[in-house]
Amino acid sequence: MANAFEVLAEPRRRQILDLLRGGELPVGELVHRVGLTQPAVSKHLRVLREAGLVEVRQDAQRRLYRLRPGPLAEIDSWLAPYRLLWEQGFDSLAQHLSTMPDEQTGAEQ
Amino acid sequence: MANAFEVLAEPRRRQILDLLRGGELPVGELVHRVGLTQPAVSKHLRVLREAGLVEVRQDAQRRLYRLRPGPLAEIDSWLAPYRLLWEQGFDSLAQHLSTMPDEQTGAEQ
DNA sequence: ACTTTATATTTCTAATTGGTTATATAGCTA
DNA sequence: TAGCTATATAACCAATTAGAAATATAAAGT
Repeated sequence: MANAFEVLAEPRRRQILDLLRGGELPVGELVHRVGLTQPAVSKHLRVLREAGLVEVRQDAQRRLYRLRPGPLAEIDSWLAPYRLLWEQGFDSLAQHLSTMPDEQTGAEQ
Repeated sequence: MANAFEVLAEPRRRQILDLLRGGELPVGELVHRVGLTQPAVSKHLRVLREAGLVEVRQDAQRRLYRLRPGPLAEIDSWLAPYRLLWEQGFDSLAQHLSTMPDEQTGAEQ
């Protein structure tokens, strides 16, 4: 339903993913670390789950959430052509230089 | 006001940036290509401008918009630690293998 | 069975947002 | 100056959303 871009627009969801980079965590622990109410965290987890960014595993009453970085590749690949630009120091001013004869390829800033 | 993540959550704004990768364009041209009304496009352009993702230049009555990829670096750097994960074929199942002795480093899928 | 623990879901609300229509602004042209 | 062109802004609306509080579910412990 939601793609990775929309999901990551929410800072708390990025925070949750960051926390899960360290390994799987139960909901309660996430609640404690992000400082939201439990329902709020569960809601974010559902969004993350539906986007395929996390996975759950049950352990008694607890649910252990685990990171699934796969869908982030979509963002990465959208970003790819832009990465070239800023890596070359390409930004605003530099852009119209590309249409010039070509003497020095030196980056401006 | 808005960071790059929030700005990119909107597909039309990503589309506008994609169009500007080909060089600067006047608003009218963007309106034509994205198929929204002019005010809608101007609104998106304002958001992009305020996020530092585009820049305007005036040419008579027209405003030429130009890409400024710089702020996308924020996203790229947030993404960096995750990129390692999926590039290694790391996803869900593979994650708990990291805590194992270490024999074969072969990717699963 | 009852209680506690852990989590999900429901309901509600306030705020935000993408879009439209209408209007303003400003440069150009006749 | 009047009118046209290009764009921005304002006013408004419907839909979405993050969060809180309340409730449901379910597994464990007693």
